[in-house]
Amino acid sequence: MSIESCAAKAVDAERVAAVCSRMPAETDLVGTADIFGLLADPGRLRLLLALLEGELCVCDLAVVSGLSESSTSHALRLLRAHRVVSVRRAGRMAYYRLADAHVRMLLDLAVAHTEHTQAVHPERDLSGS
Amino acid sequence: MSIESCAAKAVDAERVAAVCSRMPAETDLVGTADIFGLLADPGRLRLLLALLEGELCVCDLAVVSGLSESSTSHALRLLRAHRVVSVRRAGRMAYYRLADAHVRMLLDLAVAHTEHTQAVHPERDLSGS
DNA sequence: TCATCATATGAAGACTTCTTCAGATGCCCA
DNA sequence: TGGGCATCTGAAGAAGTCTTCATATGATGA
Repeated sequence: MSIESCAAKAVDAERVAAVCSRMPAETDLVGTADIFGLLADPGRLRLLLALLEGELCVCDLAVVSGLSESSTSHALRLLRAHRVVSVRRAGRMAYYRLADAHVRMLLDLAVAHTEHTQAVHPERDLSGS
Repeated sequence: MSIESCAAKAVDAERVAAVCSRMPAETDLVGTADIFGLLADPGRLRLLLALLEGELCVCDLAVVSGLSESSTSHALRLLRAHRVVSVRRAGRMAYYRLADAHVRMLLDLAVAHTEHTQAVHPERDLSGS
């Protein structure tokens, strides 16, 4: 959407125009949303967190993440397709590692925050304690 | 999953135990994945990016994000439920703003990276390398 | 008061996503 | 060469998500 048409029927036309002008291009936006989507599944998130410290083979990743080996493989395939992880094959084993510095940063940030967000947001829990 | 059972049938038992011991609790993990999930939709992402610079009313958010007003309202409802945004009501208008410093950081990081990741990630496809 | 406006909500349908099952591939070693 | 193992893959069903339409709420001003 162009800046002009953005501003057309806005309540605060000036701010709307400013915000529109800073809005990333559609392609970038969708790409970024995709990356967040990859991190939005607890299983995949566990896989990626496990890889923060170095490479692991598929069966170890399955154990660590609590996923079946098939699920693990599917998840890794998806992550590989998005170049978030890369593989090193050694015989019949496949060793995966994080391949995206961007994602690593997001993971680090997320971990740092889960560590002391607990005290700040104690209420997110559903089951009344 | 306990550290012991993690290590039980692992290929690299030591690393697996180490990784398991650092894995965040289920609750935190799911919470984090949820937050990433909120950022995983291009529409919601646009809404949140728009709010980076300050509050906006629903109709302006709809214009900026390219969503219908109904979609916008649904999305804001979801974000509100997760305490990612907060509302200020003035007459029949509702002004939303970012309410979560954690999410703001993730958004900043994402924006910073979309700005110059384009050249690094030309395209992605499904063929594993 | 009544019509209108900004926003909110519920329900329904189209579309994804995740997991599992069954089976395929390719490596290793006896 | 053949059996066993680690990994990969496709198909299918269940579950979830997003958008839209229709309608509701509550504020505003004629």
